[in-house]
Amino acid sequence: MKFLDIGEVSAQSGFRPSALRYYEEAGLISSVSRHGLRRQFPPEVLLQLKLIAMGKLAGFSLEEIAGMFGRNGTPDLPRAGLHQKANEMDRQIRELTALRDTLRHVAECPAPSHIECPTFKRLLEVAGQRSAVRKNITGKQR
Amino acid sequence: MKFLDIGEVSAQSGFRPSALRYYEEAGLISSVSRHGLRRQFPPEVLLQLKLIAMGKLAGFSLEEIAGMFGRNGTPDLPRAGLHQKANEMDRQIRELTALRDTLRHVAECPAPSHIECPTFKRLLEVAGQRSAVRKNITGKQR
DNA sequence: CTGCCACTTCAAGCCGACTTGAGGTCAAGC
DNA sequence: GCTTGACCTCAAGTCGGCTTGAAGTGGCAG
Repeated sequence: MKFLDIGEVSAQSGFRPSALRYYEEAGLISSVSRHGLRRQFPPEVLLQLKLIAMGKLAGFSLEEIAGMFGRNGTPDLPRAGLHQKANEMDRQIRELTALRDTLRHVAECPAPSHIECPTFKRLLEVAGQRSAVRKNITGKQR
Repeated sequence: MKFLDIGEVSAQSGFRPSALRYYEEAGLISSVSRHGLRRQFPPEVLLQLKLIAMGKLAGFSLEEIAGMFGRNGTPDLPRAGLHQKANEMDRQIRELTALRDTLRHVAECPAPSHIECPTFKRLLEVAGQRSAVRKNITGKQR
């Protein structure tokens, strides 16, 4: 079996060795053995790292990512938990879309005051939903 | 004119006073005057804060958010810059969608090995695009 | 006039996510 | 057998984004 040195994993994943060690420490990935001192990573780690990269891009903390895909790379969470995460992401996608549309809008709209503009108001609605949700999230903000 | 004390802004926006001071310091919002020592915020600040909240949720740094919507609340960037941001967000939305679908998939898929599964492969494609992009972002990671 | 209490400033602290640096190990090639 | 270079550990540092705490101020209700 060909295992990977940290350097190869780094080269193929784009994460720095220091980050990979940090992730291992944090339990997001794991090396299977040592060759001398050197960690030996199984090839699957590359897949895991792709998932981690996506999770990060999606704005999840390492802890949350670890919660989604256990150290085995595929999730060990109860289905309900995964569905809940997915639902949260739906909300986030809607928000992101609204913000994107808002950016496009203000880039184009020649209206003197955006506050009058229907597109801007649509944004406000979405933001409004958000502030309701925010209450739930507040504990996290603390 | 009724201006708002920081406490009212806090209550209505969900941001803590300390965060609001921090944002003012950072140039994201601004108070118009003082009543004694107390900052007086114009009501528009609530709109700005909604935009800030969305931007944060979208994973932008405060600096980036400040770049999108100048301290006046509506953007003062060149149109091209806004469009570019919007395009970046498109990419991010696609990724987020892929991750969400992946979560839903693994929650349902009874396949013994996900690596065999077409849905999982679709994810890998998106992640693949990502790693190309990652090169550009790498400077930031440094 | 006196509290009170919501505000103020400023410095320091904290958390997440890494990076950096010093000093050490060790398998492989010459 | 020796060197080399990629790895190792561990502690400390960095950066963004706030929070916390101490000490002070000042408008307004009683």
